[in-house]
Amino acid sequence: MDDDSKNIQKKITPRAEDYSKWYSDVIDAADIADNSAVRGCMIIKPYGYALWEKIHTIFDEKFKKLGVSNAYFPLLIPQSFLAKEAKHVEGFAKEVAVVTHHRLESDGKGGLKPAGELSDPLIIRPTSETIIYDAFSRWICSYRDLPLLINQWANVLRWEMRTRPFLRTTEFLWQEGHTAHRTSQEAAEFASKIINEYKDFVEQDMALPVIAGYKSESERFAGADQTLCIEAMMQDGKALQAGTSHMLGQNFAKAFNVSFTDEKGKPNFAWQTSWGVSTRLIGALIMAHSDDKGLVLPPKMASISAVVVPVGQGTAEYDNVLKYAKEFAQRLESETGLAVKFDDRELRSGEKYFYWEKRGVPVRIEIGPRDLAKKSVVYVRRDNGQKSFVAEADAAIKLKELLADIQTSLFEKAAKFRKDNLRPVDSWGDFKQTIDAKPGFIKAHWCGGAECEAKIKEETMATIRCIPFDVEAEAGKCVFCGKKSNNRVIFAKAY
RNA sequence: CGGGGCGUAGUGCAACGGUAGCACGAGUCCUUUGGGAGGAUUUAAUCCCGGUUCAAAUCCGGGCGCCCCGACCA
Repeated sequence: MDDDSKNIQKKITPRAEDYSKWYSDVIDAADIADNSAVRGCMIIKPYGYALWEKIHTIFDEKFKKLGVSNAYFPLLIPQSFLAKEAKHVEGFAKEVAVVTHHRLESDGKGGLKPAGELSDPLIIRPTSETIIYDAFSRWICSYRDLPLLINQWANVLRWEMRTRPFLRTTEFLWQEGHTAHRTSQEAAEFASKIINEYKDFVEQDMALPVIAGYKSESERFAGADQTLCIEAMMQDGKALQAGTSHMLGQNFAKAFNVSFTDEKGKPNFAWQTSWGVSTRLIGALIMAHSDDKGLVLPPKMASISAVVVPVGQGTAEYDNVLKYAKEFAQRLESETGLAVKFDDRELRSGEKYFYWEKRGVPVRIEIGPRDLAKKSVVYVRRDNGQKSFVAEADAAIKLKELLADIQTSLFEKAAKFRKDNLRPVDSWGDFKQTIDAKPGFIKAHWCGGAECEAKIKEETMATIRCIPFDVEAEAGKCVFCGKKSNNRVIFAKAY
């Protein structure tokens, strides 16, 4: 009984059959997030927020290179704005929070009641197309004002029926980009540039392979002509949409009168795009790489690259070890330009190992009396636990090499997992059996019909995640109805 | 919004309608210290309102909250 309770509290073992429990265990263990008092909202703790800051920094740089400027628009949007684009309102109406009053007064029973009813209710942005394009309509007059490339970092709020930490919280942080262009082609090219940046980030920095492609019509953003997306496979085989870029056509331009005069003096509606990634990426990161011990951070995402743990407490030399380890950490930090943490807390060294493993720090550096004598230190990899002895003189080079290697191996491990769980299927019987029995994605032919798509979803819970950009032309028959199909698409159960 | 489950120290669990207990944590002291250490000692709890009863953590009604599973979704 003692052992059991010990295990329950200390172990954070993933259980494939109970993924969300495992997920929250990892989050708690790593001290990343917490529930808030508000339903479905989440408090992101400092260690978790550092991951968001990383994402923020990397994307700011990418966007800058594309000529995108940051700006900020109001949290509150007039309700009437939402109604202007028919499909958009249909998509978001059922999940917007509405502000109807502007003050509180006593209800005479010791409580408060809303007062000061607004004549025009405001909604809390679920996304900002409407209020941004209202501004665009005033900012854009001539073809010389185009392209207009804007991004905003913001919180948005969607009253979803069901929430999951990081993957779907009521309030979440994201960046939303909004652009206006002269031609359809230019807008389409921009939308695909963005999805490539997203893919690049998730694969290069988060070490997670994704499939980039088009959404089917039913999975498109409300109000878009085309949605491009990247889809990642989590460790339980489920799909997670990690980023989207929408080709909005002239739908919003017409609704909000985003128009310009062209070179010949003729009026035209602008062609627009919108695109975003959110704190969901942190969820993807946690779910993609974590193991029985907790988080595993790819080096490029880690706010602490390495942690120096002094060992040998209680020995005569420990004071020297502390002094040496501290200097070592400082020197390593300045030589590599990486964040190297020195952990001199009064805890047993074993406890510190577990502490930093839970938090996913890529490399642990152990320094004790024996190392002091040998002028070397011990590097321990978080991803596979491998230990290596490193001479003091090589410390900086070896750390950089090790981090690069961890980054690559994490990607390769995830890529192998995805490859092993991406299955071609050619008959409806196989499809149903495979989706039930085996985790992962299915590559199957699809006729392009919304009816087949809907019925497949109804019977199996699987949806079309995307029609990959790099799909090979291949004559085949729709896995559901048997009609002609020219290529395979990706099906999966999704978060 | 439908279906299911659960509310007891900070956390995880126990207690037939009859003295609320265990483990972990936290505090203090001693011994330890190259992978979550040991001993001593201290600390702290029945979600809210009502009912049944000599007696309620336990039974009943209502409320509130949380978790899981669906529908919806980044």
